[in-house]
Amino acid sequence: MKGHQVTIKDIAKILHISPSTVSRALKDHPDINPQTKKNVQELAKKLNYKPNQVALNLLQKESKIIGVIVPEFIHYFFSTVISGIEKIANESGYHIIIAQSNESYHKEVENIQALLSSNIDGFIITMAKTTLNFDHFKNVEEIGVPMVFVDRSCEEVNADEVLVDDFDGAYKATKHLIENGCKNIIHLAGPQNLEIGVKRKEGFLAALNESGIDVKDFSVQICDSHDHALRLMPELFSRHNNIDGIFAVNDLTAVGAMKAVKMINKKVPEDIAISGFTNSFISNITDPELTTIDQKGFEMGQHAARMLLKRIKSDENYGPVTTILNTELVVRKSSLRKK
Amino acid sequence: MKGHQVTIKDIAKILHISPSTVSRALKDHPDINPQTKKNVQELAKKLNYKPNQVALNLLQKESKIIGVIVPEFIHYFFSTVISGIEKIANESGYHIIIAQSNESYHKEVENIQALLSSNIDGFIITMAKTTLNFDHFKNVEEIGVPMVFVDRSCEEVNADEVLVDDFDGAYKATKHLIENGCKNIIHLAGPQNLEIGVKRKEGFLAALNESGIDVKDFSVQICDSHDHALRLMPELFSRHNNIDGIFAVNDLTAVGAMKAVKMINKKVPEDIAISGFTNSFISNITDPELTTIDQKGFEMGQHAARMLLKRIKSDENYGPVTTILNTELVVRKSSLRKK
DNA sequence: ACTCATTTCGCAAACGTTTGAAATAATGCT
DNA sequence: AGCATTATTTCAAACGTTTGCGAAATGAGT
Repeated sequence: MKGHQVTIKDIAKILHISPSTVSRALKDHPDINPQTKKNVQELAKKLNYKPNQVALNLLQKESKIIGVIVPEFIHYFFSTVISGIEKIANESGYHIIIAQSNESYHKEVENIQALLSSNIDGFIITMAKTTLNFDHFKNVEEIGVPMVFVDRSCEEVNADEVLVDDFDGAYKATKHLIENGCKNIIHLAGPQNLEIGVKRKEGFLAALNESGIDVKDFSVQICDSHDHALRLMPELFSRHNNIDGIFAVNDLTAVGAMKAVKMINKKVPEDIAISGFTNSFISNITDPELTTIDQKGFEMGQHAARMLLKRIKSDENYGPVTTILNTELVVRKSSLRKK
Repeated sequence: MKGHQVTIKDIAKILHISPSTVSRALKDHPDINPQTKKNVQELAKKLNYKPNQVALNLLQKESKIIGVIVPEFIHYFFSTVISGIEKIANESGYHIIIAQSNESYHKEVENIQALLSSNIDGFIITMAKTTLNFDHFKNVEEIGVPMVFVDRSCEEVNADEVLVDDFDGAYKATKHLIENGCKNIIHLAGPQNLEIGVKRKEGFLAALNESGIDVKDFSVQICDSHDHALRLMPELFSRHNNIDGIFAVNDLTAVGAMKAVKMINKKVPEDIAISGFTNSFISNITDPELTTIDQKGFEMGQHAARMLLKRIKSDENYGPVTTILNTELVVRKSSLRKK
């Protein structure tokens, strides 16, 4: 049922000239008679001619489309990353095609294959958690399509990366809790097979050590979801009633912990101060509002897009670049005690 | 710097046969000698041949890509819509290319133009709030590219639509508050130039009328953001201290109202019961958790994708279809009183 | 041996665009 | 008038794939 976008051939036929003349006239080629140029350009405007990107793509091997593969864009963090990518991409006339892996290795492979055959100009990828084999990325590398990894590093592949300084973020959050008088802080940590889980834990421990606070056997709890925190914390509080600070690996877990604190009738931040990590949307919603570490999703996206575009436009083959962005401590009420 | 995806020509050259034979061999055409078929298919697999979608697109005017234009995909609701679209699209071998309008008419027009020249197979669109001229949509209609509008209706254009029953949703939420003993409910309403603003207000009023509760001059307040609620409510409470229920046009506004209630030391839901609208992510986060109306974003996306695919595949030109999905009342603690 | 049918394959055009090279037309110069 | 320039336009190939049609080769039937 599709109609018909106006083509160069249409214009050529109407003006009784050849397609090549029309093509050149449209791009102001000096070889073309000014009068012909005028005719062509006017008619093109009148008919609302738009060059067919697909034909251009086939000819020039350039689609002006970049493929973005993320685990799940429902997560606020990934939405912000994608927003950042889209902004920069659009500024350079690129569009983005988005696919989710749902953290599944197989879906990730499928997506890569499908987008490759659509002549994508490049990829921006956050790997799925379950990805342990990297052949699909190596394949992309061989074909020569540029790639940038975001948030999760892939050391097996020679590609650009944009990461965030997890260690330092965790360090800053913990330090902040200490400065607000916390002496007995626990860390709700992410899974230790993921880099972010490890790095954030290490930042936490480093801050404790630096302040001479000794680490107890229960100082680090593996717990990285809202519900898990709701289950874990009451029991933890009953065993250790002098906990006065919580640093959670992400905002959602912090929210769960906050609810648990209220359940035992203690006050945030007076009795127990809390910090999350991400600075997601919900940190403004909680009561009290949540202190957290801004993970700079939007900036990460922007950076990734810039790196990719640079790579796409360059024909020199410089080595892979890794950018590490700084996090920022965002202080809100959940950690602020009058001193 | 791009390398080279394997093409039909490559295979043809290696086997010393013509591209057309390769093409036919790959699709099991009866004209081809079984032995040749076998050779071709084996080599194709070995070289990891994938048909070039761009060439197919140019030839068949089918890109297997659908364009999605939403105001801002950072919003949870739109993320869920997009997720629903992606799921159905992928199942049929389609991919989605996403653009945001940021609620700007001009960006919307730009996006439509750009995606049109990429030979998109169809559009799924949520209009920007600022869109008052519909020529860009009419242009799409003329060219014959199918379109489905989601959440916000566009009456000026003959296109399929997926909407949600805002009136009924608002009615159900209000009714629920009444059943929980609220006698003096106010509605924080959306802007009255938007259909959802009007419909939800009307649903609210209908429920009051049906229960014989009289509507006061302050029963409806135009207020549709978290911050606005935080500013408005304290003042409203000081003038009317017997308010015992709040129905907000969206979850975020409900959260603002909830905070305000706490500020005047009243309890949710005992003193004031609250319902939002959307069932966004945050409704599980608030304390107490927020009763709300599920707006079925994921289902809307799925429906929209199915309608679009049907339209794309059909060559019969049936009239525009409007699907109205039912909302669902999700009861949580913010409205539940022991009876 | 000749015709006819069958099997198997290649040619060429098409999708819309760009671009080097060739062709044509128009002008200037002697 | 003849030739060389210059200005303007067209041709043809290319990108990767599909597909109608024709061609070549084989085999069977007479």
